[in-house]
Amino acid sequence: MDVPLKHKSCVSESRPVACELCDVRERSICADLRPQELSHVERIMSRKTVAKGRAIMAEGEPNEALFVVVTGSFRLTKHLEDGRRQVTGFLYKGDFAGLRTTEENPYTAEALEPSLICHFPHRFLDEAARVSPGVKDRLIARAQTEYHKAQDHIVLLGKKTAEERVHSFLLSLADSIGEAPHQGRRRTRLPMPRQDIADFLGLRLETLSRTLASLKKKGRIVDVTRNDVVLVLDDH
Amino acid sequence: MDVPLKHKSCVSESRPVACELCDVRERSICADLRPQELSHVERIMSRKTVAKGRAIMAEGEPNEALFVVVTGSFRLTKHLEDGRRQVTGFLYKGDFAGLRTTEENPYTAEALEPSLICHFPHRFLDEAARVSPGVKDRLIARAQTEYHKAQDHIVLLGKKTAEERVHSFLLSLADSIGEAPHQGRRRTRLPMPRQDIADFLGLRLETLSRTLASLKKKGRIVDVTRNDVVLVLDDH
DNA sequence: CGAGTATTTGAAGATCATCAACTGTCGTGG
DNA sequence: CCACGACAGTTGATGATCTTCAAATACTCG
Repeated sequence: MDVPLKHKSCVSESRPVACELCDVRERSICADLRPQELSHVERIMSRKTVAKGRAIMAEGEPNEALFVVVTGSFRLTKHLEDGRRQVTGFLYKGDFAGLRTTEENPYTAEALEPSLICHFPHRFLDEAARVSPGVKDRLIARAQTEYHKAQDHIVLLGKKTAEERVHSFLLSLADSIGEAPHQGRRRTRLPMPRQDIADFLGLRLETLSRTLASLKKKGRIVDVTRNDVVLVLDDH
Repeated sequence: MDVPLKHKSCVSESRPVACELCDVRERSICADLRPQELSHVERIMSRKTVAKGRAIMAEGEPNEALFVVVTGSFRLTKHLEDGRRQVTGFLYKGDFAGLRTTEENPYTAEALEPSLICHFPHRFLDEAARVSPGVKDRLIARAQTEYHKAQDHIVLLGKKTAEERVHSFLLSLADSIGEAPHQGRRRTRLPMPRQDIADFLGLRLETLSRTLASLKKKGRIVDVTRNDVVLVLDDH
């Protein structure tokens, strides 16, 4: 039902890339670069494939680069001392992580599926910013967007019921990676396992499962399988 | 329950200020400005007093300036369509809000007490950034800090129990505005009412009250009154 | 001092968590 | 090709935490 992949390891596959042709460029930090700037960026960045499960940033470790998701998806996690895990967010194509921090990454980023990223070492990024001042504004704007998404999630966790959380999550997932709406319905892939969704929504696995079943019974979900879901878009 | 938000002016009191003497400068965006840059900043910014309860930014409205808290404190709130309110954070001295956004503020910022802010119109800030490139880096760094704080709060809301939430909150409040630790204890002002704390921690007012009582009984709090609390610092 | 608001406390109930068993799915190897 | 094992997900029964509704008490300000 979906693409099986025989991926090799987390081998970096740096090869000439045409940013001009990149389909996440307008959604990313490269969006406002002019042609000659773009060619400069092409020289400093590299593309890498990331195997499912591999971490490109680990909580507590220093990070030396910013990366942009080209294809695939990632989960961001933080841990409490006793091991409890919270998924703080997901990254889909066009999203990024790894803006320069003090010393240590405050969270971990792991691939949910074989993915492709653009990799910008910070020291080169500084240089790029000198050439194209717009880059920093872009970074500020994107950092703000991430912050606002985090605030929305705070509202979800602080005020919404289990059913509202699950429904909100599915809708926003559909906005990120869903197919185009079709006859009041929308199919979306679920790149992450149930446990990750539960840990993101502050629910237990079992509660998530029951809530999905309940949403289906109520007709807000047409069907949900391990890897995808069809939502009913109520327009009111 | 609708609070009249029709207050536009917050009694601005623009007067000559000596940034040199500002006691939040090293914690704020002005930190890395050199003397001549500082004098430039002094010309573009203004200080304002803000009365208790007054909003300096309102959810859904455009914002035209960045502000830095000099004294006092603010609460940040977001609302769901049905009126449920989530407090997404608090601002204390040295914190800021109002980084340029797309069009509308995603949240509201209201003074918890009579406060003093520095006010930087965005158009002037752009100018300042041209003169002092470090300003943008500073903004990026601070935006990251806010994002990381938001992520910590997501962990709190997603994984912690009521007691852990309250205790974590009190400790971090103490770090922001508490007195110096003294004999394993630390007194902290509580500038916000119980309802704001509850709305921040994703708890009901009554649960917060009961949890505070429970923490006192367990000896982690020496005493708590309406306006302040004395914490026991356990150094396990 | 007294009205209005903030906070605390009590009792009952709902939501979500926990523990446990069961079902479905996928990949591997006989 | 089918069987098996491991893992992912679902479902059920019970219970704890937190919420809800209600009322009392404490505090603040005119």
